[in-house]
Amino acid sequence: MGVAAQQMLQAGRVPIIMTSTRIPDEIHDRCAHCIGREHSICNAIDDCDLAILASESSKMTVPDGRSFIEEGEPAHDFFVVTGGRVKLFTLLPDGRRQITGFAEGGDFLGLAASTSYAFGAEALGTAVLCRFPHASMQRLTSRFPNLEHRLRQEASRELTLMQARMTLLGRKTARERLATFLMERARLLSAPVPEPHAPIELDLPMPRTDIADYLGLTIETVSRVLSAFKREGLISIRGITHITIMQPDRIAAIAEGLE
Amino acid sequence: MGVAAQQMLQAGRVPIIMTSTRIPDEIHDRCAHCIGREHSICNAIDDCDLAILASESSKMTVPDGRSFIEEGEPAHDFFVVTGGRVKLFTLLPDGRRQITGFAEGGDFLGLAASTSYAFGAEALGTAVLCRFPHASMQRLTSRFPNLEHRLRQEASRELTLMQARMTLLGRKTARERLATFLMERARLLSAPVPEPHAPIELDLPMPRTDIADYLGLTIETVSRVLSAFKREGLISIRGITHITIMQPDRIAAIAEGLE
DNA sequence: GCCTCACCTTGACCTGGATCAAGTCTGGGG
DNA sequence: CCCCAGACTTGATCCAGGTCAAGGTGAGGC
Repeated sequence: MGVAAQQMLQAGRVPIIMTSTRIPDEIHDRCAHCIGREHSICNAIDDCDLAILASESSKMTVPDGRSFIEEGEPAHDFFVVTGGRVKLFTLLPDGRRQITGFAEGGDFLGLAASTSYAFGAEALGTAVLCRFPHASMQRLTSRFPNLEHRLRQEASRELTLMQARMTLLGRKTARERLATFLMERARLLSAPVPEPHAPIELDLPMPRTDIADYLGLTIETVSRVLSAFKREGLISIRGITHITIMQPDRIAAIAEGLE
Repeated sequence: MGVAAQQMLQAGRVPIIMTSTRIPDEIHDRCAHCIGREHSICNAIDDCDLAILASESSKMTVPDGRSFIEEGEPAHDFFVVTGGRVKLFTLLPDGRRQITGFAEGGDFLGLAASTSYAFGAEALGTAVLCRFPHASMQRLTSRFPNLEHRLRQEASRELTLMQARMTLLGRKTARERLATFLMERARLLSAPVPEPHAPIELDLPMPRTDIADYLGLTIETVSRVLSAFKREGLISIRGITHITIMQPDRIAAIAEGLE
């Protein structure tokens, strides 16, 4: 292990592995087979221009728990999550935390920033990111005007989600929050109506603390409400992360405050 | 009064006055002297092209309490608030309401929508709006590519604000919420540091109910906390709407959870 | 296999803010 | 000038969810 890496470990910091690809073919492939190509802003660019896209970006691997965006720091980069998961949050001076979102494969990060980031971000498990410096993004948008439109779309999508989350945080009960959370997770797996009443298997990759900070609750309340749902036969819990929604229609009703 | 207008009143609906300007000079003037020209997305367009901007938009006057965007309805228009004030909100089926923001002169509305609006909007006092149908906006952005960038900026600004609001709703106490709200209002009047300790006079144009629904509290709690602030000499209240922040530094500290 | 530590669950109790119920103030109309 | 309605304030009480304090559990290391 190199001296620099040792020093970082001693300082309690794990190094971020930065891969800089140089060979054009490899560059093209990196973007061609990336999940961002399917779902994220990268689909605003034609196949033939992928090399340009790749040359303006770099791949990063972030180890579990490592933070890679500090709230309030000058915002230099955008990111696309290409593997693993990430949590986004804001902090109050005394340490209270609000998780403002979880991001995974294909999600775009960095729009909520003017000159400095309005949020912090940290890997939830090992995460792989694609980084776009602001200057690169500017070159890309001026070359591919369509990309700017795509960025706006992404921002609109995010705004729509936040609108719903504000209602959750401001007006829903603990039961309603957990039910909403479970349905949100369920919607991530299967896009359209799967089967109206079929059980939905979920894997919650985040610890209870994170769920609590996401829903504006305490870890105890999250635990209690999940136990109550289980007792009522609405969900079943096997292992900490593995939850099955047994009665999706009823959970959905609770989420909307109808029960 | 015309028959149509009478029918609308009988149905409990007040007609929205729609002004369609036809004379080119007048059109140019409408945009040239508009507050949106200074602060909103309209400043992405050069003086010489203002007639185009005006021809793609129309002025609307909305009377107090009248709603002009229904949550969940198909999204056909963007709006710029050019006069008065507006409140944005989402509803739960049982009537619980979360006000997601107040908008005033220069603010842009409609980004939080994909095919349908993610929020409702209603005039707070008489409001004047400039309406841009989506098709018009599309023509404008393809003619003035800079405008698309401006829209993204606007979305980013909005996202940054929402980030802070989620922390407020998820993690702050009632005192902290009210203090944050007061500082937010103060920041609207004077951009930079006015005087560190000078009192700040505010005029709150919205009823307590709206403040409560904005902060995720009840009207009684809003009232009690404001009374407590007054008792502690942090603010003074004259009339319902007129509040003076006597100790801005302490209110600011409370807002951040430091007191 | 079993130890251990980190994470989760459960229980007992407390409290901030909601709810319920009177007052009180204000401004517009007669 | 007084009356009235709507909006705000204040007080009494309640309760959802927070806090504090033990237990349980299961995945990785020895």
